[in-house]
Amino acid sequence: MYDSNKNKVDIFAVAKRANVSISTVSRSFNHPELVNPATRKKIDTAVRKLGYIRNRAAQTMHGIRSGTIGLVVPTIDHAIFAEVVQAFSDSVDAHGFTIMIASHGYDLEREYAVLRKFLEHRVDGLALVGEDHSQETYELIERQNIPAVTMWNYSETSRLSCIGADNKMAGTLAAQHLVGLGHRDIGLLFPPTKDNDRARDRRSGVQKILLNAGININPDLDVESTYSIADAKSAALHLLRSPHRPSGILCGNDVLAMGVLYAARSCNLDIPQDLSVVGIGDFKGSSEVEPGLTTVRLPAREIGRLAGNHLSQSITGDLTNEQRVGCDIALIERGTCKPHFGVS
Amino acid sequence: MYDSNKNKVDIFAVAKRANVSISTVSRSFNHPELVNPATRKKIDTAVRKLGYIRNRAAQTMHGIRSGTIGLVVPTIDHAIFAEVVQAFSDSVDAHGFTIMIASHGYDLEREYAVLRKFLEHRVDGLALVGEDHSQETYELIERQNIPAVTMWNYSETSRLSCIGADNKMAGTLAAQHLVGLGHRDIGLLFPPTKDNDRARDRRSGVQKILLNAGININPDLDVESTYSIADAKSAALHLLRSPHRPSGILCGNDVLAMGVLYAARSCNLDIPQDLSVVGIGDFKGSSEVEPGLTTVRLPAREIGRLAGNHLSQSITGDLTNEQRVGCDIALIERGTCKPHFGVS
DNA sequence: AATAGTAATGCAAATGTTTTCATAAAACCT
DNA sequence: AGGTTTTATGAAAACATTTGCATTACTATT
Repeated sequence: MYDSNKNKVDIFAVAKRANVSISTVSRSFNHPELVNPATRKKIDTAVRKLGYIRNRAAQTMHGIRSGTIGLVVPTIDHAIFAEVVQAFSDSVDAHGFTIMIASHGYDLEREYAVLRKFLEHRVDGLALVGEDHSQETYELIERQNIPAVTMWNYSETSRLSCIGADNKMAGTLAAQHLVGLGHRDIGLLFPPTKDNDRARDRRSGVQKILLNAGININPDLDVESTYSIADAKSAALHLLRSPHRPSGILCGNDVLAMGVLYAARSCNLDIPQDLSVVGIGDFKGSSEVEPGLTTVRLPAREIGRLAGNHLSQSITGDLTNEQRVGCDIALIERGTCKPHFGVS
Repeated sequence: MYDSNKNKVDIFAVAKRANVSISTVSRSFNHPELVNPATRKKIDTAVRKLGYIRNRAAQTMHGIRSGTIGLVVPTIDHAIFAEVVQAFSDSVDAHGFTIMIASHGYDLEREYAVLRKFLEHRVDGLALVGEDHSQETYELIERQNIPAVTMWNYSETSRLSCIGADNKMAGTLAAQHLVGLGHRDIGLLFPPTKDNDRARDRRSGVQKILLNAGININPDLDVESTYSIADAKSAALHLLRSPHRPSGILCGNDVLAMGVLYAARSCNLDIPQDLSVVGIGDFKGSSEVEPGLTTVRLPAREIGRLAGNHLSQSITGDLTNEQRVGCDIALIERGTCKPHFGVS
């Protein structure tokens, strides 16, 4: 039915059908003002009839931008990143870019490999998460002359442009809140901090505050869990069944905190009566859970959006110098904490 | 420091530095067995020194595959899709493909536009969600000769290869369970069904069962909500405060069900004592929430993985004919339902 | 009516690869 | 030692575009 004719439909086919040269066809796409409206119409008709679709690979070979952006995240299916990815995607979409995405599962070797693949495709820009990357990765990126941003973490000394929040401060705020309420028996539920600067920074913020307050962390109450709610729940169960149950738990992020909430529920502990919980992140659902989760809000959508804009504009040349953008964070008090004046 | 020399580093640069012709360089990448090991070594060294990265755009122009796959989903940041996307990504990654991703926000016009963009990039394959697509979209896809799969929904009459679950059956199972437990005052919480065949099918499965059981749905108890937990909670609140509160609620998916759980909690209703709830999906967290959510399990990861494999193999030619794969679904009884023998 | 200027179009080179074909050098055979 | 096969390499065409330059055909200006 379609005039695909089983033959390749390239710019020649269009030119032939419209009775013009390929130059004219090309021009009518790229500089329509230079071609006669009547001719343009003929070309349009031919394009439609043939179902012609321009070949970006051929364009890219002329130094024309590929129109793609490479995005690498640790994982896609964690609440943590899905939101950033969505916002980032919406933002670069609006600038006409197409995203290439990949996840590395917290393996920095894979991250390097993925970045190389992106570069083979001649992406116009690169976005990664956090500051923990291999030396090779940094060198690879710096050697290309395309813009790159990191998302999620803000640091004054970042090696690349960064758009994110101060994760150490997030940890600080969370800990300050709990300590300020009088808690001294505090449990910690954090993810592995290897190759994860965000988690490491949060933890260090927490530790600073606890140290200052003269609280030392009981190793039994310092447990680790991956960013999975199932894992977090079982780790929390361990914590709650400990002979010396803490009065409050600080969590590396909201998913972990949800695990604690569910674990408490299954132990018939009332929150916040029997246990206070603080998360970090303020993910979707954190305000809806009952009681609402007290957490430190990190503006995921804003970070994704700003990063997307920054990168797009760096590519199109509307923005030349790199940047470090720190997004505001704040403790959101909801219902999972209460003052504690028990024995110390 | 690097010998980038400010000049473009292409295959010529490598050839020059290694004192061979570009043919040899190209060959040493594509058919290493045809070039002298010593020469290969020289080339390798040159490549490393120059930081050369092959240009896939140029390769693509020779009819060589671009090595990319286009993936369009309604949204990325819903639990519903994040899991499928992750599994799909892992699966095609293993075959060496790179993913181009975009979301259309349930706007089928945007979907079409996105697909066109993908085709300009000469993706080797296409993956979409569900069967609701514009006529234009179907025609566009069929006109190209690249494989395409749809994920999430299974249907015997799908126009493209599909890998998914029978969503109508999912609705049926959910409704059967609740009806089987004796519930007759049943509330429905579903997303808008326009341009969303999955939701429509589930709903139709539910309706069939209710009709058969002689239960007609009170319009007041039939509410709509987007796939957002906040929305779902407030819609559920409306339902629970209705003068004639239902004894059970059937939800279009687990996110919605979570909203109901939280809403019930905030109304001090005990689940399952005062209210039974059934979800669809069995997302992450559904088994951890307290009480565990009774739901119909749809194997998201399996669907993503199978779809990725199917598409990769269709591209590489290891699989020629299209397929329709239906994944098993099953009702998972957990803690949110109890028998109901109240007045009818 | 001749000239200058402008609008519209085509020709051909260029882009970074891969691959076919040709050639040179080396190894093998008698 | 001459011919034959094998191994290794290079030259050039091909891929689908864009664009600088050249050409043609108008339109406006004197």
